[in-house]
Amino acid sequence: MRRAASTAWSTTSPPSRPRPSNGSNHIVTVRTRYAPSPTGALHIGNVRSGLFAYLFARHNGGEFVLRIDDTDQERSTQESLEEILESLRWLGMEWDKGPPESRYFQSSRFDRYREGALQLLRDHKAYPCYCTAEELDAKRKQAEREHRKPGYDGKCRGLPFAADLALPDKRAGRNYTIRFRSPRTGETVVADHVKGRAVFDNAELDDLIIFRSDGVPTYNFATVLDDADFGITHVVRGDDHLPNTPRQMQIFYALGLKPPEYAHLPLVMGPDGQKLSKRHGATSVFAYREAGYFPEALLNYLARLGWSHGDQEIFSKPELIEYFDFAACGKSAGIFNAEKLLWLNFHYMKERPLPQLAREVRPFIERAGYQRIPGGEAWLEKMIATLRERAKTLVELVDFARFYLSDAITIDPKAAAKFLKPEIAEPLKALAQEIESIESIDGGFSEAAVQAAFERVLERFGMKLGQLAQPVRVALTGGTVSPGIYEVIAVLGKAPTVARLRAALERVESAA
RNA sequence: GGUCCCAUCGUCUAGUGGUUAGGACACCGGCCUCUCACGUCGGGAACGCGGGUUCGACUCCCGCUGGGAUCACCA
Repeated sequence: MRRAASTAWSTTSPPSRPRPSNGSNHIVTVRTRYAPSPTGALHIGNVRSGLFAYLFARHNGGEFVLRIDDTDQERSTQESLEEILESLRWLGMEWDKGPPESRYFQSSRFDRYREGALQLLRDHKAYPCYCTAEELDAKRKQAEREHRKPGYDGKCRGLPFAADLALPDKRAGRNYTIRFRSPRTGETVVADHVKGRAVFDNAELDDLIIFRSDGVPTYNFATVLDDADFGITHVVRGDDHLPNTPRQMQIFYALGLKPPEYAHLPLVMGPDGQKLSKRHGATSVFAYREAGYFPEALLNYLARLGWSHGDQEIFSKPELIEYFDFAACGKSAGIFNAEKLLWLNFHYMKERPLPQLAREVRPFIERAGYQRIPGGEAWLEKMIATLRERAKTLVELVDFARFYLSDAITIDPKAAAKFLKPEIAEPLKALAQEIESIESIDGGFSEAAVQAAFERVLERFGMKLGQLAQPVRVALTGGTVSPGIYEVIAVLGKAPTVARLRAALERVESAA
């Protein structure tokens, strides 16, 4: 049994001990991590794996660490890092350990990776490889042509090397890579929390590069050292990493360390059944935030994609934490369903306390180009109340609010042709008068008062509500679709209502 | 192609040997109604195929088929 001697831990920088979170010194038995690389936006397929890691940690009262995998200096950017951090904060996936603390950036841990590589070299569990990238590439292509497996052929594996071999560093003229000497025989078993048992034949594992010729460690190596040093107990990630797992486990063994437990989650696919990516359209967390989605909806949707708790569809974050369990995770990939996310968003739209919704909608109003909001906080809430059941996103809500937010409404010609006909002139005129005579407080009045005004006009002209409501709707909103007409008028207020009614009247009369 | 993973309505899923196979999104229809929505009621819609095991398989086993992931000096 390849068990790590417990003393092996002492040769590494010891994992930070769990902070006494509430004064008690309970031992953290679960510590998960999410390790995005700052090479682009935070992708929703990717963040879902992070969410599951987060939920598992929280469910077990453990810790969630955020690590930034930025060994790829060329592709990593500050903007991406900030977007990732902001996205996680927005989603409410707060981390216990991580940025801004520098040790959670791989780029700050190069000394540690060097030390690890040197250890492996010393133990002859790694060796220098002098093959060039071009040479390797050619061999790979050749192998593919001949239908052989494209892995490294082990050319440099048997070469002797100095016990105190220096690590590669192109600038210092040491142009070679360090390869891990992977065992040739036996098998590596991944006892996965969601996939179950996956067995890999070690003969399939080739010797992977752990240090590049420029002296930068590669992902598979850095991640092992990090997971070990930070005391990660459960590696929760997408199942695209499953093929890497036996390699990483072998590195743990070679280092004299015990691998963590693993949970590989199925990936999120696009509608075409392929791994979700940029070409499927909006896939970043930011894109959804900007499109007017709520973090609760995204979180709920992502959690429910590949995980379930009976027939329940709506989950608050505390519920997610309480119920989360790997056993309830599905094993097969799920297709991202934008419609269902929309439905969830709609659900949270309806549930939201009005004051909160009002606060959240303001930036969207501003972004839509409106200079000012016609009323105060109470007015805004009233307006939102009439629209929230008709909009699925904040962007949509603002879009519907057009006729509330600006007096410059444009009347749809088709609607006008159908409803603003000469015979409606008199009723419209009467209604304008009725509305004008309603007692108002600060220009506002009640729906009931509006209804009474309508009823008087209806009776006088012997009309049905529908015959009057549609023309009025066109006059006030410019179209045939809107919230209830009494509501619209109550929100709009006296002056704008009368003004629009008169404007429509003019239009009718000039057309006649 | 090698290796690994996966397989219930179009989609997300419940199901853990005996169910009229349940729910949700979407879709269709009724009701409500000043329009549109909301709401509500109802409807169509699934166990990939073939072998076993068993008194009995959606459920267990094997094979096939199909889908996916991965095979970098990316992560």
